[in-house]
Amino acid sequence: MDYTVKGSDIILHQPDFDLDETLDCGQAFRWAKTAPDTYEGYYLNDFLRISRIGDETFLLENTTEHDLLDKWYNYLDLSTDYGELKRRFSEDKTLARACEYAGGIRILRQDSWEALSSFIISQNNNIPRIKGIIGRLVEHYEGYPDAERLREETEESLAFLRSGFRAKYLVDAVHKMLSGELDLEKIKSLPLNDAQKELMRIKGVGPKVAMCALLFGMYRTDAFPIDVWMKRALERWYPNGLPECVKGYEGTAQQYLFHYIRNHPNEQM
DNA sequence: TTCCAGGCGTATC
DNA sequence: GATACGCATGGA
Repeated sequence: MDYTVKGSDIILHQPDFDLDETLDCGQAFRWAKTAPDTYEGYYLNDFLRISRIGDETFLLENTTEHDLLDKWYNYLDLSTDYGELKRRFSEDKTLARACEYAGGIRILRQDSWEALSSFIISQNNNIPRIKGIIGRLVEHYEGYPDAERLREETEESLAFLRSGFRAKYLVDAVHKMLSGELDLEKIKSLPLNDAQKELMRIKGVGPKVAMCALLFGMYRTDAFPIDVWMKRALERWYPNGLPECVKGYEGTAQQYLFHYIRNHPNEQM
């Protein structure tokens, strides 16, 4: 990692990193673009303002070296060589185009409970409204609430979220977390299909939400969420399955494909 | 007004 | 196991 400390800020040099493509691509819902090339958001309840200030150069304001090494290095997945991953993926013609189109995508290492609960809220919903619901959630609890803080909530008491039928799913997830029926730390290291099956014990968690929780909240890069967009991508480009070159990183490849097809809804091949 | 959104539970075959 | 339908809400 290439960085310098400058007063109370950090200057980070980082290739293969685009703020829009990473922070505003539907994998995390608590980042806001507050100025051109500037985002503000949170990992759990730790705030960060990050700006692109030059070619592959970023400013992390009010950030200590300790914050960087202890939190943001991990959250922004700075230990992964995305250049190398993109070279591997580019053996496949479609993925080559997708990586070319949005080469600055990274998979964030989000908190597992936040990712799980966020993607419960995401089902049959659109990204602006997901952000709205999660915005009301963090405002109400003055930060992202863990399961313990949601212990007493019911479908009715969560009406202020205006999350519709998803409120009861959230309540069920909280109960299964608190009772110990679900242990995200254990699930993290299970074989993919077993991990998915465990998460699907929660009402409202199906195959897709479970995969999103695994990919975005537990850094399981082998998890491959299939939503309406990926269904189209698979039918169009991979009717016989994914190429060998994505093995172990199906989820990372998925993120490039997701971004690409959403912005090229009519392109064939 | 109708359609749709990073799906899933339920009923039915 | 596959398929059809309803579901809360709000933006286009």
